Amino acid sequence: MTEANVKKPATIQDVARCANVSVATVSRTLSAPDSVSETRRDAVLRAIESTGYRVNRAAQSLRTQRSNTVLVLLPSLANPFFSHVLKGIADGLSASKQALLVAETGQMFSAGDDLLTYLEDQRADGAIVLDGALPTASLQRLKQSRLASNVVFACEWPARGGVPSVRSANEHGAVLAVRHLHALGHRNIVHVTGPIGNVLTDTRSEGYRLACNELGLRATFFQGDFSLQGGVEAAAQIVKLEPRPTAVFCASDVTAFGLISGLTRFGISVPNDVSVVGFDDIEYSEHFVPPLTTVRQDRVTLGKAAARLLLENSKGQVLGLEERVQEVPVELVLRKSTAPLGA
Amino acid sequence: MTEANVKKPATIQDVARCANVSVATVSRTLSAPDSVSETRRDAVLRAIESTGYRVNRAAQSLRTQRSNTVLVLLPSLANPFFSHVLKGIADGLSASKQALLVAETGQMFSAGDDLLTYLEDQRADGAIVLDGALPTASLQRLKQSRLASNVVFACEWPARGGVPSVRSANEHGAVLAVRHLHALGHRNIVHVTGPIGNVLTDTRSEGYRLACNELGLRATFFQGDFSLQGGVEAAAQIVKLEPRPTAVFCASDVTAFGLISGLTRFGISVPNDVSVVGFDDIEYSEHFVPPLTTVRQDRVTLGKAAARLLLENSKGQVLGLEERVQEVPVELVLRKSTAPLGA
DNA sequence: GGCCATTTTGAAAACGATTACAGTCCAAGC
DNA sequence: GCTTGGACTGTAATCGTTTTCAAAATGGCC
Repeated sequence: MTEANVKKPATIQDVARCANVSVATVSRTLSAPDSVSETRRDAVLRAIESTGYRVNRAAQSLRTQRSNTVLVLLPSLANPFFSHVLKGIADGLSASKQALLVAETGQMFSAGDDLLTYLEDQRADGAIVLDGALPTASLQRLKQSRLASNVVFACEWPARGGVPSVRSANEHGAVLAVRHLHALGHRNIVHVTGPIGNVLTDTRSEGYRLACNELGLRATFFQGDFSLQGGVEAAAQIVKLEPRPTAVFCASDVTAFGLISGLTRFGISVPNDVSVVGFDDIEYSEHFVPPLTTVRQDRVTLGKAAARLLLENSKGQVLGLEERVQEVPVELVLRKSTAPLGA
Repeated sequence: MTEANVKKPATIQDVARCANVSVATVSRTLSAPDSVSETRRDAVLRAIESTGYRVNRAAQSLRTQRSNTVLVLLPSLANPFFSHVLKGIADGLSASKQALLVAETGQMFSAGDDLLTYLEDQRADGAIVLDGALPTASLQRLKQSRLASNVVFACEWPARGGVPSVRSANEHGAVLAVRHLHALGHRNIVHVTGPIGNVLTDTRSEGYRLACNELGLRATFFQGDFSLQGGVEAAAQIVKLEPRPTAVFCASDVTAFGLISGLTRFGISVPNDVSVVGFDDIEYSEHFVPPLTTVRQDRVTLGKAAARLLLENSKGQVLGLEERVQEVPVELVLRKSTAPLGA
């Protein structure tokens, strides 16, 4: 309030002096209070209070070789989908006092950094990666690094696999979607996929294919790219089909929006003429017109699970190269974009 | 690839040894290459390459007393509004090689931490706060801390002021909204506010009041809270008014959605019977039915500006207590929720 | 070749914590 | 009274950098 403000921050030395003990005692008071006699402990705590001491994290990290920080690497901070996962990660981490460092993959690479940079320079001791599309070189380096076990993928994952990851039950979600449409009486169900080579595209397509087999339906694919435009274009293709499909399963909600908007422009009504199911359940889906029936990914839970997996990995040291993959359940949310055939 | 993976990371000592120079030379090669002869520089660079050396950030921070890290404190990571600001901050920071540490205000306080904790323990050397509603005690401590100049508020700011901040031109935005409605012929324009005691509520209300004065209109307020529900309730009040207002300016887009939905339920059509203007321009507004006319805040730019202000503040040291406030322009986005009176 | 000014260099002292190790103290046991 | 053991303490080394300061190398010039 008077002088202390301009003076430099108190160090553990200052506290020791003030409490008439050694620095070791101060340190122990903080990290293992029970190993210190009550008398001194009180003195130390008082001294800490009066000096306004805060442990210097840089010094602490240097000495202990741990930063108590987790890096989250995501494709885009502006994408609400990832924000929710981030939120889950923050929740999952909060109990263990880990700080959260975030970086966008794009910026990181254009800065000449690498996934491992943050781990190698000890800024973080673990990382959660929400981007399956890392450069192969980067991935190679990761896999053969001793730090590999401190990295967990979430949502997406590298196509070649071999790394711990947490993901939604994409395949099962697709199955749920198709079964739902089938139960409504639909027999001509097509699928608008995501972009080629994407793991989410592949798993969801696979689920669609499986469900079609199971139900004795023909599987028909239209390539999309998770974008609105992709849906619009798919609509243009689909209206030309003869006979026209009565239901469409889209690999993302956004694509479903595009599709519906496209169909509407052709005078086709959803769900009266065609039923549509999406994937993700973003905020927007509930309020779309019509409200979208979709497969919900619980992004917060997914983030939490990723955080937990990371923490476990770094505790149970010798978990080894073994691939640890966790699936988070998805749920079909019924709204107004699907209806019984011919209703 | 073989052994190096299991060995502990290379230190500057290792590099020095490998290049047959002193550690000082290695350090200089990295921080001031020109001060080192070409011969040694090459040797050092080769050594760095071959050892896979990465500077240890903890040691560096300890020595230099800088962490090159900025803390962003926000009310909720899950809120897309803030994600966009965060994105802007990341952009604004990327050029200066600062890492980004994020924390939610709620979690932080429940962990017993404080805004200043991260700065005092040197985890970050600056902070951007997206939450105007910090506990007063916290704010007090901030203001009289020598670290005060390393903190910048963005979007919101403490009601008592006295701190650097970057914000949208809230007042002006409200004026734009009212003028637009007036230009369409509306003379009975009411305002659904945000929650009491919020700085955004106050500035937007003030803008509304000013514009009404300027145009010779009567100012009428309904209290909302930025939420959907608030809009719905306001609708119930407004339909009872006699004569019924022909236009409503809402302090947030979400409130506008609630209001429109409420009005519709009473058989009142937007924009045919009543024109509505929102504030924020969130993603959703463009796709609402009807697409919402609203005051757009450019969140990414706002974030960038905050980052820039913070960086400037920490450079131009003796900027002092002077309050630095920056306004980011807003823009009226015309869509379909407003129409000429009686059209 | 000798001298001086200018680069370049290296040795060593921080930075602020944690922790191995070796004491000190005191009560209990003989 | 002397040992022994256990509970606390303190000393000092260490983590990996940066940076000061002084020494060494270089080069220009006579």
